[in-house]
Amino acid sequence: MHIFDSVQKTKRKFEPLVIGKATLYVCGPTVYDDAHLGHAKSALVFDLLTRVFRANGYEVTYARNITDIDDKIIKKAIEQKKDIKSITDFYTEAFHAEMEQIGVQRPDIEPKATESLDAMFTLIQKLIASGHAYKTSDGDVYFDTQSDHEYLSLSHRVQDESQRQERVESSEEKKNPADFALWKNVKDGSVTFDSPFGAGRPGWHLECSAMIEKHLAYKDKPYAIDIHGGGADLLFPHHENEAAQTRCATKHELANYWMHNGFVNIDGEKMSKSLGNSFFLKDALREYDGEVLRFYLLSSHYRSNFNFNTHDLEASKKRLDRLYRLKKRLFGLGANNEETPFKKELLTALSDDLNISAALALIDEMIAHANETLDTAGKHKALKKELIANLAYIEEVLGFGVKNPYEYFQFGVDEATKQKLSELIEARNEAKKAKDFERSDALREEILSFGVQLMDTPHGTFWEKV
RNA sequence: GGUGCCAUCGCCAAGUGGUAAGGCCGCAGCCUGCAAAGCUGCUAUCCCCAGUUCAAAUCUGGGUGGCACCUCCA
Repeated sequence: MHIFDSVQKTKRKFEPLVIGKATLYVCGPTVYDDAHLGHAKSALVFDLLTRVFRANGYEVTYARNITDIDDKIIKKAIEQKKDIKSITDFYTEAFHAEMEQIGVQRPDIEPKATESLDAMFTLIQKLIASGHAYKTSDGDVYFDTQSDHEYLSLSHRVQDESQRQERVESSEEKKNPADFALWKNVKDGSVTFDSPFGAGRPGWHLECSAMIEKHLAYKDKPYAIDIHGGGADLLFPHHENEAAQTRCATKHELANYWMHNGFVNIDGEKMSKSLGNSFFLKDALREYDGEVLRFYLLSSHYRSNFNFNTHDLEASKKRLDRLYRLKKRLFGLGANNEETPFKKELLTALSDDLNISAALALIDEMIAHANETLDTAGKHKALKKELIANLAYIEEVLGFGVKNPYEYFQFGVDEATKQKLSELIEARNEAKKAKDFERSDALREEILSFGVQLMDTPHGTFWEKV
């Protein structure tokens, strides 16, 4: 396995802290709103990563947090006159359901901020005790960035006070503008958590460091975990601050490797909460099969920026269709997991920093070769066994082709329409049998008006949603 | 202003020193009653300029053009 480390800015061979194991932590969603395509992309990328690690024989422990303490959640709760938990439960459930639709497997551990306060307190206390954090007269606790000589080593930034913008709510008592809150005292009585530092709320960066220590960290290694991942925007300040907290509170660095996925833009426009043009996953799922979205969002390299648009999505769907048509040809032929040259090549491609383009090219070539042989060869029992093994492997490692191929091609068609289609097809077949081609072509036109394409095969007439 | 990334066929997109993968679209053919699907064939010298090298899309320098982060954000 080779992965690109976004801190060292180079592709590195993966050397696990413990032989045969890989620990991965990814920053998950703040559950105050529906998941957008960026959340989907990030979840997809790290889902693929864990699958590839497992295919390489690693025992993976994958943790992705749920941020359920946050000012935006509280704001929404107040606006909607609901309690915090009903908001966070609702969006957590929605997130899980949507992730499942795009084939993202659940992480092994999914810690919540509300269930990790003890670990956060421990971390803050360690930081205060070691002189890396200080309290203000308001009761806030800040991390003292100047006390960490390695601060900014992650993002390679240079501190430039004259250009640095102040955050609106920063305290007058901060020693340094870059210092960030570990604990914020809350006096308005809205939503607070009791702590040894008074009632208030934890700073955002804190939870990841705390959760990693609590759930994942090796105690006796130079790094807490193997890999830390997240969206490209998190490198600074979020990950920089996490790294600083862990470095100063414990005797190890946070992660050996850092991976950041690129952004999703919509039709060339940056998607952002402040611009209000978020593209929600749930909206895309109404129009497209979840697996098509999975395929499309994964179809270019994870570090590139991704320009989401329906034109490319349609092209991507056609590519996935080819895989499903091969599945149709082999439908119902049982299982087989023998080793094949294709499987080896596919894993090699993906093990090189998730080279999805090379992997997809291999799949396309495999499909073309399979179709060609199935078209021409008389006996192909051994070939079919091999192809079934290949397809099963694509399902396992990439999560493509997991559905019933007939159902896949019927996405979005209701039962009444299906019934109507089957009647029309029967009528057309009778016309064909009577060599009344004028009528059969007219019926095909009528069928086409349902957005459905017919395919006559030796095994009967099938239809696909266009 | 600071830091960093990118620029490959009409579109999407691999390839980071050895002579341009793959998909979509298009054209031609095979197959088909006709189609669809499938298969076969055809389609780029890699933004510009200079340099290094036997050899560069790949390295260096300089341009030009995009973009990201520095502020909640995946």
